[in-house]
Amino acid sequence: MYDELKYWYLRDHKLFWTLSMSQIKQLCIITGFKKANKGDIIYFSSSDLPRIFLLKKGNIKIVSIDEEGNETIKEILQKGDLFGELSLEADETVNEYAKVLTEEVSICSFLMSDFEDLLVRNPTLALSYTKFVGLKMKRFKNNYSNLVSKDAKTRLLTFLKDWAEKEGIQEGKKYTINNYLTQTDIAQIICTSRQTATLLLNELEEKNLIYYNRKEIIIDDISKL
Amino acid sequence: MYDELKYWYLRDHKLFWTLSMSQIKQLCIITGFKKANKGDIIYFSSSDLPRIFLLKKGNIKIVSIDEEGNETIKEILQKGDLFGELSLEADETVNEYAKVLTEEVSICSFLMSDFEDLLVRNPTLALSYTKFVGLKMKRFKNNYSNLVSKDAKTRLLTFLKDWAEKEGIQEGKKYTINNYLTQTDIAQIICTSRQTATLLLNELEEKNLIYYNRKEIIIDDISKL
DNA sequence: TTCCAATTGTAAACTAACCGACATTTCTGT
DNA sequence: ACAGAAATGTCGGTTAGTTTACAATTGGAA
Repeated sequence: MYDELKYWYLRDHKLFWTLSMSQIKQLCIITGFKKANKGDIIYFSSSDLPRIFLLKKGNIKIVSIDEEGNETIKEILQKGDLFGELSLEADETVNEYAKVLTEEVSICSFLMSDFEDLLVRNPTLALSYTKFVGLKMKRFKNNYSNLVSKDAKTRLLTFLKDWAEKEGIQEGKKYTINNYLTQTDIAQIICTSRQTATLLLNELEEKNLIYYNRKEIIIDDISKL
Repeated sequence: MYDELKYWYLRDHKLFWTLSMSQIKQLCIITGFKKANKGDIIYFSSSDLPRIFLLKKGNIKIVSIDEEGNETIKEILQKGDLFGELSLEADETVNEYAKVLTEEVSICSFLMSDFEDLLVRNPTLALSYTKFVGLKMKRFKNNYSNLVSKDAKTRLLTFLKDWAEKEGIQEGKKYTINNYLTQTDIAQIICTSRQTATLLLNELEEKNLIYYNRKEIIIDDISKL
């Protein structure tokens, strides 16, 4: 791949705006790049050398498995999101991987150690990155609170609203979401069983609050959710 | 307070080991310091100027309240822990406060903006701090997974083991924990009702796995938990 | 020492959500 | 076009945990 292309892949991420071209090139020299298709699995916690990944196109889910084989969806990522060992500490104990949800995704990556060098040389970037990690933590805290104090129905509504606002195409109060998730995925995200998720989605559809199919979800009036 | 004392308050925290004396003094100039007693509440999300706090002595719990008045215990902190707007972004939406659990606590604090300046000038510190925030995030992720896939009993056992290893006095396989939590606190930490927590604790006591009272918790053999 | 408030103990009714089981629909690859 | 797989729909039985309600105990302040 041409260096110029690599450069732009990082350059258009907010986090890297403060960097000069030469600094980005420094990171780019060792940048990896790959394309993957729906269903592909990308392991990163146990990869040879720890890396930071940047999702350039498409959507993936981050899944973790514990000792007993329980799968939890940790995050759904969109274009522009970073993933991998974001805490900058290689950790063998976490068993996480990414699974591709959309037809075509492109991902670039760089070595954690190189990224660390860059951070040490660019305090402003380091600060931005810290804020970025902090924001991610806040989202987790928020999820946690929801899980503790809200029932499955509320969690589904919250999820749908967030999803619509993040990725949906808006026309007034109407939102159209490109639905790349199965009901099993949605169930795992809101931490309930597949059956309960199906039930709740159908309930919302009966009340004409949403229109659901495998390709898209339409929310007629988001304020009524 | 004498500058020298202020200096040592920060100096003995791991995070600040890389700093020179003059750098710490720079932060110390604007350092606040306070003592508080059991039951006191320390607000920080809505404080005039955003601050980072350092718990020097004692234990506190970080509690958040949502719109409906649901209380969630986010964290229990011990000596040496940082709290406040750790993500370095003032956020009006979160409604968190700290409540003092032990008899006497001492807390020092510094302005977020000053800390930010220090981070920009000390890339190595910035990197350490990022890793620190990352570690905190990992703990939250882990809590979240436990809540999703483990039942109340398992969560209680996990909590007790963690607590013992973190703060208990060890004698072989036996651990003695100074118990500054009520059963209501423990219930909120493991996300269950007070009644369920009581039931489970008594069950553990009946099986002679733990000895529980208001002052201390003794675990005879941690490997049997 | 006494009283009050906080904490702990206990039990029964209730419920949200899980789980297993199976039918139906839709998609995908050959 | 067809077969098999994946996803969705639906239904009770089961259960972990909540909720309500009240009693008993403990600790601290006056």
